[in-house]
Amino acid sequence: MMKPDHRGQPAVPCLACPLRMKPAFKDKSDEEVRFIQATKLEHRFVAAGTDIIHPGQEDAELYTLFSGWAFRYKSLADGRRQILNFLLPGDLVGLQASLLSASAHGIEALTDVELCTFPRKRIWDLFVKMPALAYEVAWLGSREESLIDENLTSVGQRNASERIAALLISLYRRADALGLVNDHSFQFPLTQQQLADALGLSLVHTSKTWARLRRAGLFAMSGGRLTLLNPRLTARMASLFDRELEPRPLL
Amino acid sequence: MMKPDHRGQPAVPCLACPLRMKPAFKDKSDEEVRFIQATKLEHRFVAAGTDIIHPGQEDAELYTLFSGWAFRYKSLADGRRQILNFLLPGDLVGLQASLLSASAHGIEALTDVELCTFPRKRIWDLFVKMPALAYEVAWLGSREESLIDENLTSVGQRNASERIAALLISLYRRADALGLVNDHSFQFPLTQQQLADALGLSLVHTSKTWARLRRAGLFAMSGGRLTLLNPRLTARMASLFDRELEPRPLL
DNA sequence: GGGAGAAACTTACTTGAGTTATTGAACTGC
DNA sequence: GCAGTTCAATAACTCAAGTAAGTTTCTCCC
Repeated sequence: MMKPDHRGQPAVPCLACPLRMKPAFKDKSDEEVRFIQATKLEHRFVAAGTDIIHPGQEDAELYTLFSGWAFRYKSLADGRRQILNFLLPGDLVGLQASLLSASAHGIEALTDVELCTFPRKRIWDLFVKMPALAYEVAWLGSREESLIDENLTSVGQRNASERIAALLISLYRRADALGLVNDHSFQFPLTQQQLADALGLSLVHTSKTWARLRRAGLFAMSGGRLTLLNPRLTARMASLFDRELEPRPLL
Repeated sequence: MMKPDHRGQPAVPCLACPLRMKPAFKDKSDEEVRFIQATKLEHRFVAAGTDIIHPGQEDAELYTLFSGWAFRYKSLADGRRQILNFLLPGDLVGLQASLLSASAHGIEALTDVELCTFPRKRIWDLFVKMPALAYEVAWLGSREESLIDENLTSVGQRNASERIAALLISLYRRADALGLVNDHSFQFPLTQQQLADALGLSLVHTSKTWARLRRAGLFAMSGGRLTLLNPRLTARMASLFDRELEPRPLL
């Protein structure tokens, strides 16, 4: 099912990182970027559907997602699964897993994925030598927590339509900040089962509600791309206030 | 409605902090504790039912909860509210709020509460001068995220009884680690409305399910104390695996 | 000790969401 | 070119959870 397409390609030098140019990310001093570049290992490729970090794994590395999508998830003994949040390019992957002794969750590649590896052994080094970067790691951790807070609020308080609206607008905004949105449309690689697992709804109810909102003209899908036809309305449906996404650090 | 009972009392010196003795917390070098003590301001008292940090607040300080319980919450425009997690003594209060530019959530005192204040202006100082403490701040942030992951999994995947069981066992274990459990019983200050907001259920359904589990002998309440009559069974009901709580840093 | 408010608890009823099962379309591999 | 998968869509039925509208029980304050 999987074909990592550039396996073995040499790592992109961080100073010339195409992600870093995007407006989603804060500027960094050359010294900091050089430190990052010196610390990182070669890129790692993971095929769609494969775990990047296994539940319970004890030696998880810290990554930055270079390309593709991933998600963090937690499973119950009987197979029920909750998708906790989605990871897009530039997001840290495995911060919690690399700080705590064992990962309480799994992280799976949603699409084929390319990762920059920041070895967990050197995280401590970063705290000692580069306090500004360490601060940004903590900042990124807090930002991730705030995304999960929003998801928890969705699943706990919003009904099926509102949950879908909230998820769509949140992914739309994040993709937009990365320059992945063209004419209100962006690559949308989720299956309905993954949607259901993220929304805390059954597959059937997700499918029904999804189809209803699509027919109502909220969005359209074709060729794996989703077009949000009315972002303002979508945000209103989710009773989600516009908060501007401020630029974030890229490690 | 509220009477902060020791207002004005001089701060307990951190080196003699009664919390620090508990097995829940890791040992720290004297140097680190002295740094903490030098940085902290006097204690702040907040009465039950009052916000410690307001939603949207931009200058939130960082605290350690010295005594009492609190919770983080997020509200929707129409008044629906999700309680994100509960805070017990020794937990950091307001890490996310003090790192990000504005707090995306509120934090409310559940009981009368006493807080040690770590001024947000000096967080940066801590990253520069005390990398070990900075690392522990990041660690505590990840630990909080992992608690929220668990709550999100509960609300998204478990039914009403399982959610109550999961909440009970989690609070029970945390209280136990702090030495607050006596003979399977501990102070339990939540109203049913707060329970409902945390579980993502309606007040009525919470009340019905709560009463059913109580009648079934899972727990008993009297005088504001809750007795977990069968912790093992409770954990099994929630299909929650026993993970030992490892000692955590206290700041 | 009695009145006012909260909080806890019930009852009766409705509905949103879950379950089970079928079908069809799109893609895979042999 | 057919068999095997995976994913999306829909129908029929059940049930967990929500809503509305109480009553009871505390607590605390005058």
